[in-house]
Amino acid sequence: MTPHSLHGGDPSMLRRLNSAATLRELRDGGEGTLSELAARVGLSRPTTEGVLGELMERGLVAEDAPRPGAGLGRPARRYRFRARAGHALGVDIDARRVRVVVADLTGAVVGGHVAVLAEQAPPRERIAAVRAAVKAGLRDASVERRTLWAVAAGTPGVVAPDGTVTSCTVIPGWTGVRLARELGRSFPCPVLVENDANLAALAERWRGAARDADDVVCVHAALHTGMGALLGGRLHRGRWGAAGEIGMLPELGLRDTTAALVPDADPGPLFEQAERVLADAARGVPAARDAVQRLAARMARGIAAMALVLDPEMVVLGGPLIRTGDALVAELRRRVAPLCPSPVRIEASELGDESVGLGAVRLALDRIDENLFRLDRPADTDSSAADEHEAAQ
Amino acid sequence: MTPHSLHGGDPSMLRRLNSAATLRELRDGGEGTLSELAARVGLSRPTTEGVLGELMERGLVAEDAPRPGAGLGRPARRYRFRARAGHALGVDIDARRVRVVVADLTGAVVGGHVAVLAEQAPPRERIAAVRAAVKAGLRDASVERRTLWAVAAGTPGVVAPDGTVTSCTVIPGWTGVRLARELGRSFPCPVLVENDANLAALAERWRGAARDADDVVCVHAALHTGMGALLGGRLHRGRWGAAGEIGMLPELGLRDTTAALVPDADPGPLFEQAERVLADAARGVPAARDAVQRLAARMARGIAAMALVLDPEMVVLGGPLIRTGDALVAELRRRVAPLCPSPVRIEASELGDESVGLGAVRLALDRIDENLFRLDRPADTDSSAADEHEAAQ
DNA sequence: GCCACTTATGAAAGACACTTGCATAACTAT
DNA sequence: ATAGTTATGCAAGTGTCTTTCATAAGTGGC
Repeated sequence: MTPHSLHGGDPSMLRRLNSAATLRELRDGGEGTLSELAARVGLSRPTTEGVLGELMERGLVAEDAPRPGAGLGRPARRYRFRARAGHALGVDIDARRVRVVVADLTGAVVGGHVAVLAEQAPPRERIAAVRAAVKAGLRDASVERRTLWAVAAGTPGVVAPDGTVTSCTVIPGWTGVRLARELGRSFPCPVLVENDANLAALAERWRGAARDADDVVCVHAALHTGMGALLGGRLHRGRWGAAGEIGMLPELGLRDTTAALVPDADPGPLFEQAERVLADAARGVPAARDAVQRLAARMARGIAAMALVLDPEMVVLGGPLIRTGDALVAELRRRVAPLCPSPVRIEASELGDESVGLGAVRLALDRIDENLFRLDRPADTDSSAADEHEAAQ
Repeated sequence: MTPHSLHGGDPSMLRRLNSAATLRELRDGGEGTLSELAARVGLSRPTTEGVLGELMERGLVAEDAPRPGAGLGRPARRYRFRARAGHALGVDIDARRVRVVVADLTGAVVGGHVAVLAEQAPPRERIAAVRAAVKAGLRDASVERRTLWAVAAGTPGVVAPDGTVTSCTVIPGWTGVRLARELGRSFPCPVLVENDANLAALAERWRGAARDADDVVCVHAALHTGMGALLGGRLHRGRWGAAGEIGMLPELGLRDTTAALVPDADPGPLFEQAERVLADAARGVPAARDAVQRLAARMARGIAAMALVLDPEMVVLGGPLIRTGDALVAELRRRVAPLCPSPVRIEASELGDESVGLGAVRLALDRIDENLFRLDRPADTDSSAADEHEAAQ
């Protein structure tokens, strides 16, 4: 890694820079006429014209039909970002389902698929299910595989930088699976793997309860409670990808949250029992309400510890155990506040069980942006050459 | 704040870019001849020549005498970064002393001063002491005030983004002091204020035990234990500048660390008594060793909580209570490891009580770099115009 | 002390990108 | 149909970078 990436540049670097600026403006600021775009980007009209010509050749920009009658004078040609030039694919893998989300380059969801599978399914079967779900998702979205520019997958557990699941307690046999490498074979583009709580955090900041917050902690309450942190708007992974594994410290009450809700569980599937307790609590069943109270008391300390360490703008509660308006959220709010000197907003997820899949899409889009707006060499919009396997970042 | 700072650029932006790259290479990679520099930066020789001419006009680069006899052929002109073109000043304010560190633009310390003052000194007196110490430090370094390009000050307590001390328990009357504004009047350049533990973290990564680590937590053990975190190489402050105030949560054992060491304290100054206990423990006095053990047991949980939340590359222990090789460090290492699933390096500070002052210098230098290498407008090397008051970031 | 060799310098020519300015094209309104 | 308005296309001019070549200033051998 070079200590300073700013090497000298030819005149052609100027073009790359202006090209990137124009493309970004067109994507984020919406379509427009040549003169409008020139003004918005801060370039002259002839330059903008040249840049747009290049971008059209690369297939990233398309020309719309002019609109006669839109005003005085000669109608202007209109240009727009070709959102369907490429696609991002997000996968959410957990113990019981596989969810695939397909989005275009602006992040608009264009299709997807959900597949259910047995909690006890071995890794080989689970990965096969992912491949099948991807196929179904692509068909649903009418997207060809070769237009995929990046893929990201979320999984419970600790994910190493190379995309290996270092440890995972909730999916049998999942520890040690080289997920990025396994999935990489199926795609002609980079494949990223990331912890599910981290992806949920990305999603909540993108389109959920934490829109535009810079420092966000997302608590993903499920069988095992994980945490994802966005600090300064960027995902914090930690040295070993293990950031947020605060569930390990017993004092902080985030371990085995589901089990805590159902202390005297039947041998059957734990999760359904936990959901039943939450439903009972909502209906006012005293025993169930007590159980929720106990859980809130335990979790509050863990959340407070995180809030004290990070001083985030807000904490988003997500995962299967949280439902909007649930008593658990109110209870946590009440118990965490007195433990923290600075005010922390605590909100329930707005995305429900789509958060991880959406977060995966966001991560894939970030990877695409990295390539699309890089300045050191002309970005390739041709994914066929790539055969990368990598974890996030 | 603009959503995307990349606006279009003239040809002149290319020059600014290459100018910045050359300056950076000259500073970080050391002096060299014209051709060497051209090769290092990746530019042609004539371009490099032009850029160096500009940089010399701005006073940032100087020409050395050629060295005859250094090799075959015509001796090349040599260029070097003018480290003394400007200076950074760091201030470390705590309950009992004021420390001033003066450094040149490469970060080399060129002078400083330490002043002692009463713990009970009121804010007005303390700020006067800072001004006097600055004066003495500048004289010691033979640096004129107008060559200061940035100043940073560290203080215990929570510091708001505008440089106000929001809360501070260890310096009487310090809460509410608008430190950045007060100090700003004395300097013709930006004045930043930052929490002392945060600055210690910066220093340890710069020149201390955490060199080149990207994710570092620095525990500053003093009357009140604070924490500074560098995540992804950047300071993490939190929404209210309160990140790391984990001492608030009693379970985590980082509150009133000094008091814990001296449970049955005399009414006199607490700090000396704590230091005596540590010295006794080093000499093997049983009661003192027990006290250290108790303290270690308490702190270990707080440190483990931070390690679990952040998964840092390493934890650096600093502050007056830590001395290199002290039993406290070994004891903490032994107790934290079993609580953390991923291995965490725990090291004692290499900088001792200079860490905060050095960190302040680093912060000031970062502020200088921001201005020196900005691309949207030609950087001003003339500080006389500025009258900024600001907090860090 | 002179000559060949080596390396740096300085100036000129060419390429690339951006800007300004003007004549022309296309559409609306009267 | 004509005037007014806005967009377009082309040309001229400027700034920056690169390549190339003749020249300057040293070293080492004879």
